[in-house]
Amino acid sequence: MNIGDAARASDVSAKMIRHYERIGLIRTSSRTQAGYRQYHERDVHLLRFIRRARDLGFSLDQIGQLLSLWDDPGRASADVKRLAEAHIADLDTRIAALSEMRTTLTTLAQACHGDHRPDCPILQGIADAT
Amino acid sequence: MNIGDAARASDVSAKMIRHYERIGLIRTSSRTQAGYRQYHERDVHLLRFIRRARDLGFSLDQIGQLLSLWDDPGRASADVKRLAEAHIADLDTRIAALSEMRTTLTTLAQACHGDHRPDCPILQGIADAT
DNA sequence: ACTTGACTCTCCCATGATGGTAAGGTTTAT
DNA sequence: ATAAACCTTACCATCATGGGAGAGTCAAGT
Repeated sequence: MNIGDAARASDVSAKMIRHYERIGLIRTSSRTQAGYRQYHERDVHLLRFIRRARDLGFSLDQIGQLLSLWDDPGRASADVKRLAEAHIADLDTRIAALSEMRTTLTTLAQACHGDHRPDCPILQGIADAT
Repeated sequence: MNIGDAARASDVSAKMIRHYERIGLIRTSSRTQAGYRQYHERDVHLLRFIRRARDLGFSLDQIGQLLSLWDDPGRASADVKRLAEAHIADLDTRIAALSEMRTTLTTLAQACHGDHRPDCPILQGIADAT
């Protein structure tokens, strides 16, 4: 399987597959004589894992750790759970930050009449925020 | 006022002030004979505006638009409101994406006993996600 | 006057994840 | 044989920010 097929099958772009290889997230694949990377079902499986972990917001660094655990038959599920919970906490932090922005901005926007007149509590609010 | 003072007063790093100047977000400041940038109260005011808009999650590009409106005495508040509401919609999208990740991951983590045993629904769930 | 420390200047590099493009080689199908 | 579709590497861009090097400047204390 060439990289394009692996990309289509895993929903990871060829560009990213090469990138993951270069940063050491995945092993270097075998090559044809012409230098084409060759992939197999298990590689696609791995790439799909990566893709889904990305969809869950894990960083490539965290995914690296997940992959070591995935590969390790003697892993403790507690280790995986710890990673996941740390990531949930991180998501919570980010959600809270965005929500706070949203709240503040919504309050400002509600106070703005939004017509042709120039006076606008949004700009005032940004300028004068405590 | 030198850049360091302006940075402290506005809570925008000197590094960023130079950057904002270079990308055209703020005007080039006057310089001393030695080439030191000189700032005044109104510059600090502007930088604080930028800082707060950043805190609300506006991109520098959006901030550029906000600044034009800020500077324009004949602006229509509707234009500002439109920008703000577009940004709120963007925040909503991002919050929803993160929340969905959080939900999925929490479900997986709850199913993981998190002990010394290797079997772990989190890794399974990532690998087998629909 | 001279040193010292704190400041400033520009320039280059790095982040994280991804995409684009260019210039060239390969494979496959017509 | 030729064209289409693919692959390769290498470089550049994004976005906002920080780090560091190497050199110049300024103010305060000796």
